[in-house]
Amino acid sequence: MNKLCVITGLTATGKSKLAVEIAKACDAIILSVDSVALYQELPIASAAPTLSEQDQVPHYGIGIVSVKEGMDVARFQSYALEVIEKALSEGKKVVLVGGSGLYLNAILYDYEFKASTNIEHSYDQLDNETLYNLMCQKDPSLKDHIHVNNRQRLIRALVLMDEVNMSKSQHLSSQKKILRYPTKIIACDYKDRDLHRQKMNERVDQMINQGLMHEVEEASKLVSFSHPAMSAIGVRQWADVFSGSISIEACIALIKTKTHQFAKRQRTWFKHQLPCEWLYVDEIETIHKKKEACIAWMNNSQE
RNA sequence: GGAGGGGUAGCGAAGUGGUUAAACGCGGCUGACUGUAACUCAGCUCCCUACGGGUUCGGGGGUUCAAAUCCCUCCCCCUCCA
Repeated sequence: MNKLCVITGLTATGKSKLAVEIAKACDAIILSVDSVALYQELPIASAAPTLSEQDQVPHYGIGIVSVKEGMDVARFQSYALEVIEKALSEGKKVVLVGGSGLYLNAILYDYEFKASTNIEHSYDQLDNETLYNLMCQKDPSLKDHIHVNNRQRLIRALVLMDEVNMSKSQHLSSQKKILRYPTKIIACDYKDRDLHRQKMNERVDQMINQGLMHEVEEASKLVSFSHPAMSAIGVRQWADVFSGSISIEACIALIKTKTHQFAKRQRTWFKHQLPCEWLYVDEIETIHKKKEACIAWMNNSQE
């Protein structure tokens, strides 16, 4: 039975803990799908599972690369699929945990990333207007899809089309967008948003106490703050502290705000991008019910 | 007690007689998202029975066809001198 169970949802909703409980109950391994926890140097910033949690169940996807190396969806996708295939072939079950939306989609669905040709391009030289027109010219259907101001996506779309030598819509149409495995997806959120906000704030304070500043300082010795891996929340914000332009207090407040905003983006993603069953973790009774239902589903070899 | 400066939407901050329901930034809300994704980007944000209407710029009063903008008065805050 190639069934997968996914525990996803907003940040600071207790995903890891829930995943460990479920995994233990059905002899599964855990695959973390977290675009920051995968960095060796950022366990605090990413609120990676504790060692004791990792002792209870075999974990994958955590601390698998250095910030120096960097990571991207395509690479993580192939890593993840390998882990899943191996586990399933050994008769293990797999519980995926994490809140990185795009990474999850790439694993769950048949997203296909062509080998990057790393071709040279001079798009960096062009202004947004020009990039946008160029993109529309190559693929008119992208007109309302990528906004002129979204320079990052504009360039990526253009580079992609150069690489695969076809329009982006042609490239996407080859994918069926169906789940690779039978999957139960649970998304965690709080019904009471104020309470959730409070939880997020508490967790940031906790990270500070655990030595977040030192962790980031060490990481920044390896790569600059402009490096992709350093754009994580709780990391990038320290750049201004180290350069002396903002206080530590201001930085902490900023990290909290960024965390709230991230949670909002996650909610939007899971609401529209994945077929999730929502679990409101402040409704205690339902947590148990959902957990049991999930375990039962995983352990049922029928279906 | 004396001399100045100031009170503008959730916050910061423009505006100093009409084109102002009030720039801009932040926050908040909603949304997009296929190789940076904890990224990047978009829309909305005084109230309502909302292609129209109602109330705003510390309080009250006044001048004016017309005021956040001018005058009077009261309240509060800050700086300096006593």
